[in-house]
Amino acid sequence: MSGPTADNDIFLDAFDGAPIRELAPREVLVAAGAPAEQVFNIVDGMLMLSRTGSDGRRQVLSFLGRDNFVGFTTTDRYSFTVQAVTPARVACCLRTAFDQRLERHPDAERAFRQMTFRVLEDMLDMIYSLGQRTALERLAVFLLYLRHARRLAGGIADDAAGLDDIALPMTREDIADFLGLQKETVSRSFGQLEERGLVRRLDSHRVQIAALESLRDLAGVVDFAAPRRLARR
Amino acid sequence: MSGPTADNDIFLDAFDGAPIRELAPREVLVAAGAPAEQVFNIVDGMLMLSRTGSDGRRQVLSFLGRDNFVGFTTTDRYSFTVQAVTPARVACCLRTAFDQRLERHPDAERAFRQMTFRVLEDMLDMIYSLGQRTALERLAVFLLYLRHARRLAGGIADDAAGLDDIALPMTREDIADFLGLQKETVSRSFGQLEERGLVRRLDSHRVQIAALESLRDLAGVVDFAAPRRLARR
DNA sequence: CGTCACTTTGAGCCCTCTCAAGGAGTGTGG
DNA sequence: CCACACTCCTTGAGAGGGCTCAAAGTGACG
Repeated sequence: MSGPTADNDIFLDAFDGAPIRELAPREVLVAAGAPAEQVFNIVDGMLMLSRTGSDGRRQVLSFLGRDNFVGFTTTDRYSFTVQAVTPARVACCLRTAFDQRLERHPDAERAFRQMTFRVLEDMLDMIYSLGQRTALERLAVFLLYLRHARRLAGGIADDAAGLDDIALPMTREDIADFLGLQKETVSRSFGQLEERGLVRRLDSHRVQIAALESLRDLAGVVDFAAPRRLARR
Repeated sequence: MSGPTADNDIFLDAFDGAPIRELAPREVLVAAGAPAEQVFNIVDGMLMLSRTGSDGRRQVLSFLGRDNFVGFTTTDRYSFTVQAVTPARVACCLRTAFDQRLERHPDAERAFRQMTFRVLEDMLDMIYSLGQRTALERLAVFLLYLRHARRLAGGIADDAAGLDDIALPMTREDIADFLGLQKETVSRSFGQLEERGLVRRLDSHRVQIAALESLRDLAGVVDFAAPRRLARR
């Protein structure tokens, strides 16, 4: 659970020479409830972090790509499940080894804290989405989020060709559980986005953004407007 | 945005002798978009952290009590609003001073990272709530969350007398915006909880938990069950 | 005692969910 | 190479939880 950034380099060498594990789609990397002994760095592919309730309801907490970290907890057991979405490779590192590394390198410690904070801020965005946005808006945000993620991963410019072709390696149900919707609603919302001319469905796992600005309008930028009610008296 | 813990002590002295600011209910401590120059420690009272979208929709991100920290960002401007719920007092510290403190004290740095991580984990719980739970369940979780917060703040035992009397200093709309509901739905859900005998409404800002275990059942403990679909082949 | 803000309750509607059927793509075996 | 099975996606119809609009109730304060 973490985000990729420029100063990742400080940790990346913690995974130098670390054993690489290969994962097939849907394969579980860490199971909720298992002892949290390792931390991981995604070398390639896409992983998915989720939490499942006792009645089977599942919330996908994030989709993670290259150079993201997973497996950190404050407790001694994982409280979430991590599994592969696409074929993936992850570097595995003992948690104790990683912790020691942070202790020895104050720079790394600080950079790691900063990274944790950025992830926290992403989670706040997600909370806003789940609490306030409609199905259509959530899907729009999701597409922009995938576009943004690819842009970051590739270090590409905002207007680079092909950037508006979005790959959706996960299933509709994965998307639904991420957005707090049902898979049918996700399907229908894709339909609506297409009807409105915002996207084109190339096939069920690829969409093309047809009207980026309109999609951004729909997603709605969270701005820094004043609170609705100011202090009185 | 942070949580109170035993090892807060490491930071608390960062606020020793710091100027104290008094806040009236609804008064704004930090406005979204303002330069992020200070960080705060809540000495007394309850604060509320929220984010408002361009169309006025507001998401309350958390309610914060004594010994919680607020005001941290990775950016140079606050991306959220913080305002008082009850009359409150906060200690104010320059962000640069706090950062320097962390740099000089590796122990503090580490403890702070741990704290950030715990907050992150709380946010993951919230994401599960907003994405998967019904209105009634969210309200049940909310009451248990308030009970838990008071228990932590007071260092009280789980069966201490009076612990089941929950104060609700915030408005119904604040609760609604926290839970991703409308204020009317919050009211009706309180009604349903009372009908079912789970709580008693003492007055509009106080409820008593009448059946703690049933309320916990309703809230539903997130367990570490296996994911719905395991890897095949 | 009137005003004002907040809460509660009611009625009707809409967005999303549920249940169900049909379609599309993929892999397997005949 | 085709038929079949299987999974996933789409679409439809109907139901329901939560939302919107509206009005009455409650408590605080001047």
